[in-house]
Amino acid sequence: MNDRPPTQITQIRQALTNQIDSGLLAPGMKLPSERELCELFDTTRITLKDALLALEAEGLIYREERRGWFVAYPRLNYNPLYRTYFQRMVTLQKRQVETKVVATGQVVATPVLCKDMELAPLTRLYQICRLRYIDGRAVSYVEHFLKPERFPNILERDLSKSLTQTYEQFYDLHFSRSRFEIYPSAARGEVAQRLNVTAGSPILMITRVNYDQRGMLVDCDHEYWRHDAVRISVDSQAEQPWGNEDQA
Amino acid sequence: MNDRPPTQITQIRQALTNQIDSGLLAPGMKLPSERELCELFDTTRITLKDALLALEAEGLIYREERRGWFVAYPRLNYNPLYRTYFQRMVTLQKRQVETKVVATGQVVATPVLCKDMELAPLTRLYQICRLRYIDGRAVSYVEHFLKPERFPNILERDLSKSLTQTYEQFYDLHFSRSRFEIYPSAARGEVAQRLNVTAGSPILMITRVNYDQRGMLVDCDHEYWRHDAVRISVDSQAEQPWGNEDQA
DNA sequence: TAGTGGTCTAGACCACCCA
DNA sequence: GGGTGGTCTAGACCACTAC
Repeated sequence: MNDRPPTQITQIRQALTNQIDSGLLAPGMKLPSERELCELFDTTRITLKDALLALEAEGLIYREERRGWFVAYPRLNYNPLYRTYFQRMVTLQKRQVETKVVATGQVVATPVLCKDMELAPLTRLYQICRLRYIDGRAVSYVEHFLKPERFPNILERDLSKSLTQTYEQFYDLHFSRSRFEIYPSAARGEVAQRLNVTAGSPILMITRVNYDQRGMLVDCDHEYWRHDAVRISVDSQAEQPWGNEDQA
Repeated sequence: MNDRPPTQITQIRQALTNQIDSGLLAPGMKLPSERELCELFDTTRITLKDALLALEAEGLIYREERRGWFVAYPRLNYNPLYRTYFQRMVTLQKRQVETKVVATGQVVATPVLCKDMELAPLTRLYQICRLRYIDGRAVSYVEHFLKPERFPNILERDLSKSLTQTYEQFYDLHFSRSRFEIYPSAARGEVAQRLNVTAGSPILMITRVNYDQRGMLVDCDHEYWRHDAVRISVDSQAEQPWGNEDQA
């Protein structure tokens, strides 16, 4: 059933997919400009763009605002239960990682935060906004929300280093439990700018709430990931960072 | 910085977002046709469509092929570690659930399946394809791949019922462990048709591998979710279906 | 059969990036 | 300053849905 002749969009998608799969177009390489591709496939920019958008949705290509289209990198495997040592996790996959602090300060918790963190209305929180780069590309924008009483003077520390490590070293804090939620959404405003994507681009949203060794809720993260940069990977039987399994 | 006047796309998006947030446009309601909206916002279909696509990416609206645009329903909360009793999980959230068997048969494992399921090349597997409906809407297309030796004659059973229950009842099988991966992708071919979405629409892909009470790998699922229909929700300390926590 | 979205044409101007 | 993608115009035909 439904054996229509392939649309132009499909044909263009196929052609580019083949080039990428064959390795002729390697990760990070820039595609020809939209206008050149139009000529190549003898079509208009609108049609061509529909094809590029479909490939973007699949995660095969990505764009940088007004710079062009590029072949996507392999996804990073990410287990959100291991907030611990994010940087080590990346390094183990032989990828380069960098963290930049974008902003820090105090905010009044939003209603959503109050609910997620079980706070009284109008509670103040520390906020730390960071940008994560993998292989030189901004792949996730992260907002951390911390209970201030648990982290005195933390905003004066070097926050470009591992937060987990800072927690352990200066606040005697080890995670005992995490819960997280994941859902697809779209980039808007600041997130879009920071990740260098067009407003409305698909992103993967991860929110996480963390508890310390006494079971106290200590902080919450909002992570905005480029949708093509990550693969969530969880094993119910994997060794947990807080060691409820034997060490190998 | 960057205080451009809002684009038409942004304005249309805002206007529709407000209508939806205020509840004037309720879940399931059909939007006016694209041509009507064009007149309403005094613009062309291309521009209007860009705005609708952005809202679709956010998960606020969805479309059905050539039927129109609709206001999205709340997301289903889904914990992939609880493959157990999917139907009960949905019912607990006061949503209607239905499962339809689309196809069954035997297939030769693809290379990807061989790797995920640790199979020798060219191994045969049972395949069960099902479609899941929530509140009457097709929200996920699921392919189950079963090791045949573990499930004799299962294809002759009623597969529209809970697979978990069938496993327990007829094959003395209880899950002891699951691992899963999640990543955003795009719908193509059969998946797009089954879920009634345009080829290239964003979807959320979940693959899961399951082990029985003896730790043996028994089956694997490929789940294709409408990206706006689901929110993944995992708690490292939650009670597991196989009971490594006290029962409440 | 009327109306819908899906696809497609052939242009245009603009903001921004880079050399 | 030349090239890029982002936005936008004003149409058209077609396949499919709902009636």
